[in-house]
Amino acid sequence: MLTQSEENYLKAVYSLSEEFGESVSTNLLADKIETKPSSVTDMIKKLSEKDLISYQKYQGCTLTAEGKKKALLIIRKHRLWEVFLVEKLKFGWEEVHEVAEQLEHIQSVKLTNQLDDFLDNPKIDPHGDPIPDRNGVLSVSKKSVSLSELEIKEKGVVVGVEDGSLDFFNFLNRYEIGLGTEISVIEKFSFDKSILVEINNKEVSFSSLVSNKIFIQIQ
Amino acid sequence: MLTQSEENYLKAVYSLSEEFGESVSTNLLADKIETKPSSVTDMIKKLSEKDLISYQKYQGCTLTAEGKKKALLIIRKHRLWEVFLVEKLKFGWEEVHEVAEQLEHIQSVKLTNQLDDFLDNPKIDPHGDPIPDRNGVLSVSKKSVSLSELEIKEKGVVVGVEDGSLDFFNFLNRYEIGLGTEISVIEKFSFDKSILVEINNKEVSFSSLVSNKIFIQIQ
DNA sequence: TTTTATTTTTAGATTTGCCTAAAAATATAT
DNA sequence: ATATATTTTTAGGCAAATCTAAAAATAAAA
Repeated sequence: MLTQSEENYLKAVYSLSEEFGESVSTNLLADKIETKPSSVTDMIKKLSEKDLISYQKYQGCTLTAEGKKKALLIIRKHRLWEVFLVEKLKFGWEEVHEVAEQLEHIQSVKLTNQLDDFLDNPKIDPHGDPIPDRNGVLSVSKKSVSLSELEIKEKGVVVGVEDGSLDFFNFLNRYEIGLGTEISVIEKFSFDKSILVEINNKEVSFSSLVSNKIFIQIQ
Repeated sequence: MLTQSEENYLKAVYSLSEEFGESVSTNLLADKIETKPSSVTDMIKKLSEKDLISYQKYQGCTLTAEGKKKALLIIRKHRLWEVFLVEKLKFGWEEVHEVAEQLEHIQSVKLTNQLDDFLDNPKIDPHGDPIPDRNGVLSVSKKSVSLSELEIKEKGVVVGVEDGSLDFFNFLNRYEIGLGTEISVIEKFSFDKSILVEINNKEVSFSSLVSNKIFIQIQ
């Protein structure tokens, strides 16, 4: 069993090597974890003893397959809890991170998987980040963005929506929008933040209320 | 801010002094926490420094008002999470304790109170124990038991039900059972675990399925 | 009321995760 | 290529929470 601190290191190595490529330097990790480089060296040694990280002195570190899986299962918990907080407990998406940082360390496979089911197996979290499955596998690998963040002429496919209400569901149905629907941006109006898009060969204008809730993966 | 360990000590002192009266001995605590008496002495000193426990050498310890409130707020979280696990995530009531032991340490007042609302402000947990309010106050102070645990001729009032389904709600309505309804036990049949009771001057027989879900406080 | 047993505390060690300060390795600049 | 700067590691320490073993206080028994 891993300590919270060990789990945080695995998560940090994972996200830094996603962002900057394979090998993660000691200083970069120290920054991320908000600790001193010497502490990082200590922990890296410990995790490499446990075969979760591979490491050679002065050369930075990488996750092993085992370490990567562990990291992804923690990230899975983090993101599922974020969905729970936003969808069920009415938190704002910008205030969930801190609480999810705590909840991600709860140890119970059953809890995580039941929560997943309870939330209807969401594929992305409230920030548009994909949620790994129960084996720690990311099927959708790229981060998605809300429709409102797309620029003119960009296009992509719908990978999720934020709101779970019946009203919103009906709204989406009316325009025949579902997972996989292609959307391209024709125009953006700054005066009211509305956006003109093409969907299924039709031009439609959406308010920012709507465009903030539709998640897109750019192609 | 308290560490998890400190929180566990407060909780233990609270429940032991409920069970055995005011002053809690070092050995008793050591047993409860599953640690050595010497470790308990150390921690008691620390908590008494923080004015959460009052303590004189060799004389056992008690919670201060502040310590008691802290303990009750932890117990509140524990019991709310138990309700969540049983009602929403379909855990059995006998398997929730371990997970709730972890969840009770999550620090976020907003989380706790939103969870409380999300669960419709339950008054008892799946074991029949009362849930303290957001100020750490127990309005119902006694533990309740399921109807099936009452003996012949015992009587009490309904303080809660376990199942949240509409079906069960309708069933209760049919017999005019609600919070505060008086029930007295006339007969118990061991061959099918059914129970014959008097409610509103009528005799009714319930299966064990039902009697396990109705919580009673004996008078 | 002594003696014996039990409980509780103290003293000193250990582990985990962090720290500072100095040394060693690597990278950058003149 | 040598000097300088940066990064990383080592060495030694500290606080939290635990432990064992021994001492001190309290309780029970002869």
